[in-house]
Amino acid sequence: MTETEPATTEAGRDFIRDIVQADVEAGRVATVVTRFPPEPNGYLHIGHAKSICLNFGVADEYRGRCHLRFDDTNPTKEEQEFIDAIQRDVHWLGFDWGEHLYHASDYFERLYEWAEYLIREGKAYVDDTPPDQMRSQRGSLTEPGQNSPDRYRPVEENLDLFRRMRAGEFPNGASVLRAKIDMASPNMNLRDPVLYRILHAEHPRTGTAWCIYPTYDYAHGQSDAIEGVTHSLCTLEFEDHRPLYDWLIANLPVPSRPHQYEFARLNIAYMVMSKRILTRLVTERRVSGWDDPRMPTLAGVRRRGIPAAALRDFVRRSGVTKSNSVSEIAAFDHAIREMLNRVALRRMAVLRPLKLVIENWPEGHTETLDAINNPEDASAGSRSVTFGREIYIERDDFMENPPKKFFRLAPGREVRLRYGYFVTCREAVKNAAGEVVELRCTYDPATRGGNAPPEGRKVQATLHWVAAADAVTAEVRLYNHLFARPDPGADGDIMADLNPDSLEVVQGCLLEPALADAPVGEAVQFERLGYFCADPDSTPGRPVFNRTVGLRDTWAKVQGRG
RNA sequence: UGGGGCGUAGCCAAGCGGUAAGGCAGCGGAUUUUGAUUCCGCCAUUCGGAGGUUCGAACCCUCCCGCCCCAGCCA
Repeated sequence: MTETEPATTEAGRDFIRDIVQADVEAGRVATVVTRFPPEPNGYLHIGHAKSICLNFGVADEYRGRCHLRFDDTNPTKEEQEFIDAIQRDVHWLGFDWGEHLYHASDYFERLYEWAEYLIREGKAYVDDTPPDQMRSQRGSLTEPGQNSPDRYRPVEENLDLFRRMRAGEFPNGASVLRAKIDMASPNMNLRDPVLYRILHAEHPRTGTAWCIYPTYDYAHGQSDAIEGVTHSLCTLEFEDHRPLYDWLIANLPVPSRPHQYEFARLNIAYMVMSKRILTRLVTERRVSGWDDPRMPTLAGVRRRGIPAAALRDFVRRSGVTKSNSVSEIAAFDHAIREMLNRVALRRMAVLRPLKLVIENWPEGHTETLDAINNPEDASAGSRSVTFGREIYIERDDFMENPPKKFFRLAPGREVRLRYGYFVTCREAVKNAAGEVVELRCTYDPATRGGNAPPEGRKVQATLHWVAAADAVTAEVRLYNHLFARPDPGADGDIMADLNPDSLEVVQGCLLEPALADAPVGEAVQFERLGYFCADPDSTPGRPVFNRTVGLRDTWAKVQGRG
């Protein structure tokens, strides 16, 4: 499918854009520069899509640029696999950083020099207080902290110690470099925050060149300044860090003055978006991988057949504010259906086949009929489908004793086989167990193509179907979004509270031949069944399809009411 | 009970002193060879609450209430 509009035309207005606009109009910034700064410790998920759309979107709209920067300051959690996956996923979402791919680790040397600068300025010191003691010295939310004895260490000694930290003379945890700010600050982040810690770990990019690593707080703002970032957009939980961000920028000889602005994260009701839990799902093999179609990861969403444009549209409609909010899954599903309805080709498929034999159809005879590819898009054209004596319809589309509001096939009732003929059910054949295994029907030759006969006879339902003559057998996987129960169990184990029915595998589905080699990941509509896409697990002659999203189902609603 | 934020319909969200946009959901109805789509209509006398200022307040002031974040050598 093609995306009809570039990402840049999909923006709305929000307070971030108002700030940027004002800065541009007042001449405070010449070129708008933003950055998307993921830590490569997992795959990107729907929540990240908001930050990506915001950062790249704002940069595009103001003809500036957006950098992709890996915030790789903690080698104990980061992996090359994630670095590669993140780039793939940002591209898939429709954004491009051009030449501007950076890593916080690119700046380790400069950050180190600036740390020495702070020491020489008397604004940072090496502290070898044990972690638990440092914690108690930090005070509490209501009590001020205590100065560490090391706070008064002379500059030369700090410099010597810091250099020896870098040289690898000390084990993990032996000491840290702290900013000398204010242990009595009501803002915990200003109580002499840690700038560097000792981590004897191999870094995906710098290998073993370093054994001390900057913390997020120390690395982030300075990386922004190095890259000339003008608007550093992050989530609400960093609001408290802004004074520290500003303190470092003000006290270091950095080349530019970036500003941090915060917005609320994107949440979807009951959707599991915690990186910790997603990581567990993968490592404990509760899902097939980071790209399992149930996962809220961009890789999972993509494999599910959800178009990037639909995700972008959902994010745009959700808005950008500072208030914590939780969107409903229905809003996401709506954006997906709206997009797919416009572009997805229609195909016929039967998930749970029920044989239908047309008794007055000549034995061995078949006909080729014309079926429209997409009623929403005439340019999609049409295709040929085969019609014959033996047809398969959806088992759910027949009821021996239909309730009041059931419009589909029943004994003695006439329905339309879409693009085929009107058929009337004459008899339901049962097996020994009393199950309906075959329907004996008759057709009306005057209804070819599914058109009403000359006298204008109406039918209550139109069914999808597949001809026995050329049906392709397939496996169809019905995925649901993975979500957590609204009422978590008392044991507090989130894993036990995930919906267990998020995947149902249906074997023996029948598809029209045009679906035999459908492109992987591109959603098509199986008429009333919803949108589906071929999975990478497909093999020649044995397609595997994932359900992307179902259609709105008013019949299910009627049934729900009894 | 220290500090930082946020409260507009079931959900998301405009609004920035002149009398409550829009989307999702829901509910009616029309069209329909997908019970889909599309279309049309309905859906906040009121903006967390109470006072105050003003001719006029969701917007300004005061107090109160509720929710979120912060005590990692995570980000």
